[in-house]
Amino acid sequence: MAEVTEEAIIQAAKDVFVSKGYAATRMQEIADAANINKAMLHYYFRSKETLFQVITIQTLEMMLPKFMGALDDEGTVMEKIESIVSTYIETIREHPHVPLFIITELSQKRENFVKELEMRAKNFPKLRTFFDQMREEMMAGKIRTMSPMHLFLNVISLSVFPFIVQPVFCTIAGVSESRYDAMMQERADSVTNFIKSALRPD
Amino acid sequence: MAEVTEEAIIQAAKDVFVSKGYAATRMQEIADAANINKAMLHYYFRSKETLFQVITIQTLEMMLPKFMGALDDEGTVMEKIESIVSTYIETIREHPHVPLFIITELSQKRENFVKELEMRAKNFPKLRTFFDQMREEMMAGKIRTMSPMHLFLNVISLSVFPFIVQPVFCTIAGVSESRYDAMMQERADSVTNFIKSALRPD
DNA sequence: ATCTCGTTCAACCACATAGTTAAACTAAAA
DNA sequence: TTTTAGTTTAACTATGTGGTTGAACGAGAT
Repeated sequence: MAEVTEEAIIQAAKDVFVSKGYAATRMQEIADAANINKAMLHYYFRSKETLFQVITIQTLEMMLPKFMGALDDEGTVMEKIESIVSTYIETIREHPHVPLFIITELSQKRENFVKELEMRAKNFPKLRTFFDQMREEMMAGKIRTMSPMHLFLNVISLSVFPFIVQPVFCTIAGVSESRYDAMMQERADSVTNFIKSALRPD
Repeated sequence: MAEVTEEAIIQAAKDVFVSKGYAATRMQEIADAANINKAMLHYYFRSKETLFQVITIQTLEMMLPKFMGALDDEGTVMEKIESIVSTYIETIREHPHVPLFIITELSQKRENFVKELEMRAKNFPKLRTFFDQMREEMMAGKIRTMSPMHLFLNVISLSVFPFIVQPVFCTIAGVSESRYDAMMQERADSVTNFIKSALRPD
């Protein structure tokens, strides 16, 4: 029964922490979601902090390799961008709450969280290489010239932000969630084409 | 002394609520920031909820007109986009925590917050008009053809997301905050050019 | 059968936090 | 000067929440 219980706790904790953030999460709510007694949480994980840390690590271990791995692919700048866009959008569609979770906890500067993220991101060496490759292709006239940093930020913004802003967008623009979901299915293609078009040399 | 105190409370509450969110905010912290006794908060504003509501309303009243007003401007699609991009980026640079605040509180579905936002966004009629204008210019071959909804989402994503993701980006990519700020100064131009280029007909 | 040890639970504790109160203070009106 | 109404405070209460405890349970070993 032990591993089953532990797994139930972790799953429940992940759901609650990731969708509500550390501060708004109540241990009782996790216990309820896992169908166990609140004392069990403290038996398996000593405190809210340690449980949060476990969820933090698991979440980062699950997402970061996908996010950072997309840069490793061989190919032209545009091929790499295509790979980034589709990887990010696919991954986030499977775990739609994670980006906002990461951003929020990092903005709050939660000590543990910052540490765990820094440890796993050790200055992101592939990014430099990618920027160099961009500059090469720009010099060679294969793609339009622009700041590599802005270009990278554009790729990420176009891929990630729509998932974060969904509730705001649906509320303000009066779009139903299912309609929005449908849009997100076309999103990867739409973004790729948009960037391709933006990078055409004139 | 009364109005001064009230104003000090509101200012302090805005700082704390907007940067930490409802759940992570302590009344004591607001009191400290306003240099007053905690009981004063309850004298001027009956409860945490009502104080939060006041801050919510003031924040929305300050931001929404700018955000929605940018769509009213006369001109071509590309001129309107330029106006949206520069307005959004300027406004957010002045209040960098507000977008994440709005997104977080709305994702938490805080009853009051959702209500106040819905009330002020009553289906955003200018958006339809803007979409129609896009379709016209696309048919006329003035700009590349694409989904108006995706295009609008692109404009917003490129303008807003960089401010939200700053802490993550600086941590992962090892960029200093001042370097990032410098980037944000060029951001409006960079985004406008990027979109212009993407919308060139082929 | 009973002993043992990991697991589970209800009841409990300690403390943080939202909210209250009654008294003291202040300044302006009578 | 006294009164009055608004303002401010320290001390208090009530409740929520993270965390603890000791007893009970159950399955596998002796």
